[in-house]
Amino acid sequence: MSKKDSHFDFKTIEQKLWRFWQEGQWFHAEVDKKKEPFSVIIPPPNVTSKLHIGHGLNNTLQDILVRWKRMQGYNCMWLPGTDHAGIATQMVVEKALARTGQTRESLGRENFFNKCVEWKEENGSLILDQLKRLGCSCDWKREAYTMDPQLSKAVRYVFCKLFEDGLIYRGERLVNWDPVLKTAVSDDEVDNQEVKGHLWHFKYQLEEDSSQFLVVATTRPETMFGDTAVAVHPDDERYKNFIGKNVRIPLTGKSIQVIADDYVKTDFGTGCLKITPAHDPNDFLIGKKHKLSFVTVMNEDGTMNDHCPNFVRNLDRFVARKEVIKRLKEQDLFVEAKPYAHVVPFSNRSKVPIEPRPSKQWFVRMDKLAGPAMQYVEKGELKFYPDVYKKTYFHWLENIQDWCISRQLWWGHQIPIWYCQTCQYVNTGVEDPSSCSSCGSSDLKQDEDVLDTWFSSWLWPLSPFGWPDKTEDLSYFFPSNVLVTGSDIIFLWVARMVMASHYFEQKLPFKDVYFNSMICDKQGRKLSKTLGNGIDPLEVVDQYGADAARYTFVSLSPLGGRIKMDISDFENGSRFIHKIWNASRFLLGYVTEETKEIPDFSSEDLDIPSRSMLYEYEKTVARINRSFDNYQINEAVEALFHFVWKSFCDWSLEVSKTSLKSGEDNSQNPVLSALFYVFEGILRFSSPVMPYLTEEIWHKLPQHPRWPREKSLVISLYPKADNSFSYEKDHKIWQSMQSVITSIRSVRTQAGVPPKVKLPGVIQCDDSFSDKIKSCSRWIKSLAAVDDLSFSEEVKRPKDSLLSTGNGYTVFVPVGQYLDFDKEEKRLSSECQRVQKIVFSLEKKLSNTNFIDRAPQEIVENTKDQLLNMTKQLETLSANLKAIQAK
RNA sequence: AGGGGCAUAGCUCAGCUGGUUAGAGCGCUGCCUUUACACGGCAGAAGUCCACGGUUCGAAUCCGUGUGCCCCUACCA
Repeated sequence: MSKKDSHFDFKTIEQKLWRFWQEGQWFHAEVDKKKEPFSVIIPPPNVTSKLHIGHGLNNTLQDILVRWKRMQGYNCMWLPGTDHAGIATQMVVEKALARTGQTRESLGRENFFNKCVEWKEENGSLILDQLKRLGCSCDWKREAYTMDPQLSKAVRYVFCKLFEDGLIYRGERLVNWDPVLKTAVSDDEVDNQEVKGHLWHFKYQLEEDSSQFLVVATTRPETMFGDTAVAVHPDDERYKNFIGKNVRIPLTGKSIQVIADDYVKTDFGTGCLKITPAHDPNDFLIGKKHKLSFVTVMNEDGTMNDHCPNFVRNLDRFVARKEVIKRLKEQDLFVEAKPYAHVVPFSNRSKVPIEPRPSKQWFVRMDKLAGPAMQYVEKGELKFYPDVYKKTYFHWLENIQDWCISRQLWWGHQIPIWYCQTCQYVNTGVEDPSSCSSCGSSDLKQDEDVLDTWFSSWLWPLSPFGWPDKTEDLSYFFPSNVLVTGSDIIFLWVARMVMASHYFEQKLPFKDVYFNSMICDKQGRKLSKTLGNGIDPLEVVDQYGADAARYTFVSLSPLGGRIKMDISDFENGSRFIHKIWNASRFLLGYVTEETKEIPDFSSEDLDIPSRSMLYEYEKTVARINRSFDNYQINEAVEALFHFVWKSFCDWSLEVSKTSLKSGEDNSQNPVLSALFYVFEGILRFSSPVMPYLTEEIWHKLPQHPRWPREKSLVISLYPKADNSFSYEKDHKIWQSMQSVITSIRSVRTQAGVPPKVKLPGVIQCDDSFSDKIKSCSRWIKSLAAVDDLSFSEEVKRPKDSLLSTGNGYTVFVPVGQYLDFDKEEKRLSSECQRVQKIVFSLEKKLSNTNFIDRAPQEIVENTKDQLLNMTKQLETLSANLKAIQAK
């Protein structure tokens, strides 16, 4: 064994083991009715995306759950795949085209679409390949894609079905219109920027009496030609008399009504709001509500159109604004202009302000779909982890709006609607129709728009299994067991999947939903490109290894919430990997290369520390499984860490040094057998979190009769707690001994005794305690550097000694030359104070008759015991303090 | 504005159905290169559990109120 081997060489091992796993095909699952399935569908990343830290966390969590279940014997299938990501992909391809001076318009729709297909074929698997580097045990043979023929078929089927069922309709809605590109852009392509403008106040005169008027406040005076009402709050005393009357639009004199709506804030502006339904999203809603007419006053390029008076017609909207203000001033209709900063939507492509514009869009009626989706959660059939997200889910579903599913893009599933050019009939079909089903004309024109990407995503739990066909895969793997995703897409995705699965299959798409945390930087800011605070997970894997990355992700991942992290946090993972690796080197040093098998241990051969270890091991196994069951993954990992490092390495391995003989074959020693048994258990329960490290070590271990042997650790039995080691009594004894050891060490350290110097120890305690100590003396001597242990019944301080009190004992260490009376006096007096405080509070508690009467008997007894114990300690401490002060 | 959440050691957080001498990791201090590991070991220091009220024999834990942060949704003419 050399120092060189103390580093786990993850780079070569990761490559080697990944190949090994692929060759073994252990991540692939076929329908097997004899085995219980456990299926997970990946939240499909965009084809355009590169693996970011959020993906890293999300997929590590899924992989851990899948690997854990796989080792429990489930037939696990984790379905990987990607999303065609309408806008993102279209933008990437357009950008690439721009470099060669082309545009999508110059290519034409069909060629552009093919360019997108090409781009996906070349680049679309990047992110999935990156997941492999993290060690994700997806069923890679089943990779799916939302634009695959079968999945596209599902999309069409769903559209047609919902259309036939009357749940899809066409309606008017405002889109984000880019007047430069003359196209609608999606919400994602809009940047909201704050602009310093003005709030313009001007008069709308009453039709019946021009001496009376309302003053409206607006940031966009040029849209006034599209006004179809002025709104005030119904309770606003100032304007009550105006409600129902008509006012005139300035400069044109067109008459519009004054309406009442509680949307209007009385304390903002003047309390009078001009309503321009065709140019403002809120006005649009008010317009719909009050059945106002919609007047579009601009052309597609943002110039004023024929609905406007001559003096602004064909002027650009911002030039028109100046002209309007000028004329208002001239006609004495202008009141004032207050400086006002407000948020304006800008197109992130052309960088000009968006002009809302009414247009025909397709919608899904959501009210009927929402009810059942809520019921599943209400009844507890669908569980959210953490539970709080129920509130968010309900809040959205209770206030659900219809879903606009059409997008003005070229990349995506084109809407399967064909308008008959002859009779105007609206045709639909899973297959492209060749003729109008109403008049038989072949002059059909397909709707230009494509479907929202989420319209294929909401079918993701179904479509990769061949749905709507009734396939074997579908009936076996659907519904999946758990969805792991971010809480930001609870509406966009989670709720909609529930709706689709219920509507089409009357089933839930998954049983549990686990919302993973959001990763932020140390200041709590979202990681983003613009802030430059991103962490590249692949860089982390390169630097620290996949296991360290995985361990760190989940150790920091509470249920929900946020994780504040930076790259240095991965050092923790790296250190833990290193620790386990070295523990394996230690253990393997006690057997020879030829040791293929290690004999079993029997209960009566086990010493107290071994029994305590087995007991704690089993408790840990129980805790890990319980935590995984509840998706408390960081708790499972914490339990694992604590047992491995603090119990196993710091105590069990240290203790074993007194029983094992270095440089020899110890395979017949039951202590070693128990250690190997537990260590293999550690590898097994750590395998889902750190698959590479554990697999690598596992192959080196001699076989233990208590563990069945498989070809790979990834398909080996996961430990379960079955009360094989009910050594609670021994464990309690050993805990007391650990406490004695710590007390001695503490005393020695405070006296400054060098670790190599052995000193005797005198322990004052009762007989039963001294029996325990005698049975453990060899370990106490070794771990606390004690050369001789003796016992005394009385509280008498051996010469030149320091003491420490504990539960049921006092240890004296004669430190001789190292004794420093001043230091010791200080230490004892502060100890006295500490214990005194506890004694006081316990006495106070017990002198309260209410406490004695009302608190449970057990608590009272406990408190009494505590008091007794602490009083004893206090006596010892103060007696010794006095003695030292007398000197 | 509406909805949700958080406030515990210098930092990140545990503390689940009230009873612990309030914990962990990182960081910090001291000692130690003892052949698994210095990416280590041992021993330490460090907390008016945000504030104020209430319920209770007993509150970090339950209930009000206030303060301060954060997230989501919608954005105000």
